[in-house]
Amino acid sequence: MSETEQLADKKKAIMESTLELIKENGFHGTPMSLVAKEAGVAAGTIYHYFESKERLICELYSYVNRLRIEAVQQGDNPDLPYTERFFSIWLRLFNYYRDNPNVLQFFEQFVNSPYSAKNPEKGYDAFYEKLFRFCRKGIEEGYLRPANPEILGVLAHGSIITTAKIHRYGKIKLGDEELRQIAQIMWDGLSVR
Amino acid sequence: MSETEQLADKKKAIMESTLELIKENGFHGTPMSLVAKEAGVAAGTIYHYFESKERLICELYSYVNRLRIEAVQQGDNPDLPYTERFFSIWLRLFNYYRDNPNVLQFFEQFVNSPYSAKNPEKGYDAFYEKLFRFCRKGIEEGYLRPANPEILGVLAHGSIITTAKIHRYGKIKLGDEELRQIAQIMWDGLSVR
DNA sequence: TTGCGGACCGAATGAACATTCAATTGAACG
DNA sequence: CGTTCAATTGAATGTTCATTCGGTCCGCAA
Repeated sequence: MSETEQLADKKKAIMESTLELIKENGFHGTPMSLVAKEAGVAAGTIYHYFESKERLICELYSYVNRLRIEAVQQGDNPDLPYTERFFSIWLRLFNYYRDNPNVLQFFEQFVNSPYSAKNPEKGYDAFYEKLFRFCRKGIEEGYLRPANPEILGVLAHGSIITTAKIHRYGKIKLGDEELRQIAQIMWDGLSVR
Repeated sequence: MSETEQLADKKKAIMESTLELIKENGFHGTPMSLVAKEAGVAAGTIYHYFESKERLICELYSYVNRLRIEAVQQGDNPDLPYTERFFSIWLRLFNYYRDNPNVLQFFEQFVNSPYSAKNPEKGYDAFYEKLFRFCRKGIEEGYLRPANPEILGVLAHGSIITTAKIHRYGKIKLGDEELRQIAQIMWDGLSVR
């Protein structure tokens, strides 16, 4: 293990710990001292990698967003029929949120926090760009309703988030049957008749 | 103005100020001292009405939730055809979130916070009960897909929240046309073909 | 008039926390 | 070895805040 890899490891450990702790305690309730302890570093070390708590959280957002994009692209085949691709992507994203509840929780907290407003990201981030492109393609090829592709994209993604939250809440059973049903509902709504 | 009404006024003022400040600054970033100043009372007065900040926020949740229910029921006519009722309720709820962005923001922050987990509400709250009942009725009468009404309800509500967030974000134009379109998408997905 | 009690005030308290920094380590290189 | 410098440490600092509490005010009943 090289020097630089070890450094990367520490930075990564800090971010992973933050992610984990925020899931459990929220933005408040996760002091830097706790992050440090969980990551196995000293409090001061965090400030070697991140200017401030705010920067840490914003960088964490970019980091996790990259992971999310990978999760979607992983196994996506642009040559598949559009309909199949829709269901496949829908399910893959859902699975990602289900299997990474701390990511889901972090995103939801972040976008509704003041950090988000301050985040100096330009325009839409890469995730939504890809999502919108996929919807635009669907419209052009006559699969999806002729509508603003950004609206269709956000709606579809919203249904995934909602479903993941249903799962997390745990009161409603979500088997393969139900998941397929939900994806079908969205497809039936978004596609041309 | 009677004595007791004045008292109620102060309590209400505290809750309204909290709602407003949380929209702007989040749960963190809204010290009790600021709440007090905005509400025009002394810091200590808050503790006359609320045991702690946590209780204040949880009571605020119940309070706002009641307002939300009223907003939906206001103008709902159970004798209307089901389809019309669906669109009417969808739009009314959307309008409520659009016109009360602080409520939207508060809900979103609350449900993703540790406060929510600690909140000693029994089962589902009244809002979701009513929502589910409406969906169950739709299924029984053959308008909605035969599926878990709770799933349908949460999905429909999710689409409203998503749409309200689109509006708040402000990057995508949402005219009457688009709103009707979105509600139609959800109706087409949720209803039997 | 007096006394009671609840509403209200706001300065004071103490704890929690983000951030700093002087000191230590250890790897790389001459 | 000696020097350098980045990485790392963790105790100390200063601030911010939730909460407390001794006291004031005022309506009301005795």
